[in-house]
Amino acid sequence: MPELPEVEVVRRGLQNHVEGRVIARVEVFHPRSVRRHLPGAADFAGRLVGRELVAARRRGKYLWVELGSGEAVLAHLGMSGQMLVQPPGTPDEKHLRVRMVFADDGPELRFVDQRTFGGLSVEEVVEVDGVPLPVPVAHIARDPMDPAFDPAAAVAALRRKRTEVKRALLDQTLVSGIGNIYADEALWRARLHWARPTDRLSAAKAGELLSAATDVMRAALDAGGTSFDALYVNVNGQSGYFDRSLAAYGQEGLPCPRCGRPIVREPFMNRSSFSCPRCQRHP
DNA sequence: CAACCGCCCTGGGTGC
DNA sequence: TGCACCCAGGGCGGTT
Repeated sequence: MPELPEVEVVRRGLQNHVEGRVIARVEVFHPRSVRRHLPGAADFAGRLVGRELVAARRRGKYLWVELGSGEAVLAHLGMSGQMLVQPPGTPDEKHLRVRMVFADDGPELRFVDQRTFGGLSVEEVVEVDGVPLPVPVAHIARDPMDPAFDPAAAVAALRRKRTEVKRALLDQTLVSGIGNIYADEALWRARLHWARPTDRLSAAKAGELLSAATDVMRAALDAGGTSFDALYVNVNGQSGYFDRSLAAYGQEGLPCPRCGRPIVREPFMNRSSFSCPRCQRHP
C-alpha cells in the first residue's frame, strides 16, 4: 500500500535521522518480520550490531540502508509497515516488530507492521548495470524518479506484454514503484480503462500513461504521500495529505472531477479498480 | 517461457 | 452485545 511516494518519504526520513549512526542493539519481536532473512532472527540481529548505517537508498517500493562492505539492511513495507524514529523510553507500539538501538543513545529506529506483509533482512549488494542493489532488488526495474529512467524503454516493455494495461503497470519488472492507488490515478489521467489490452495501446498512449503515473507520484511526494487511515506515515508518525487529491482511487459513487459521472468500482485481481465510466471506456 | 492464480496476514468495519 | 464475515493488497511460488 505504501507505493513509491510513501516509501520515498520514509527514505528521506532515514537519511535525515539514522545515516551515519552505529547500531548498538537489535530486538526482533516477531519472526515473520525477518522471514526473508533466512539464517533467522538471531543472525539478523548479530549482523547489524556494531555496523554503521551508511546511506538510505530506494528503488520502486524497496528501501535499504547500505552498511558498507557490500551489505545492506533491506526493508519492504508491505501493506502496513512503518519506520518510526522514536526517543528511547517511548511506549512500544502495539505492532512493534523490530527495534534498533544506537550507540549514541539517540532516537531508536522502530519497524512497526500491523499486517506483517513487510519485513527486514540483511542482504548482499550486487552490481546491476553499474548500480549497487541488494540481491532481492536486482530484478526490479528502475522507477520513474530514477535519474537514469528511460521512458522509451519502459513504453516498449509495457507494450511487449500480452495482458491488460493495469496488470502491466503493476509489474515491477517493467516499471517499479506503481501500486493500486497510483495505477488507478494514472489510468484516470490518461483516460484509459484498466482492462485495455496492451497490444491495443499505441506507443503515444503508453507514453502518456507513464507520464501521468510520474506526474501523480511526484505530486503525491510533494504532499508527503497518501494516507487513508494513518497506516502510512513518515518516520515521525505523520501522514501525508495527497488522499484529498485522488480523482478515482477509493472514490466510488463520487463525481469524476472531469465529467461529473460517479466513479465506479470493479473487481480486479481479488482487489478493486476505480474508474470513470465516461472518461475511461471499457474496451 | 509467459501469464496468471492463490496464498500469506491482521484488525477495523459492517451486517445480522 | 457479540459473532461471522469481508476487505485492504505486494510479492512470490506453483501451475497452466
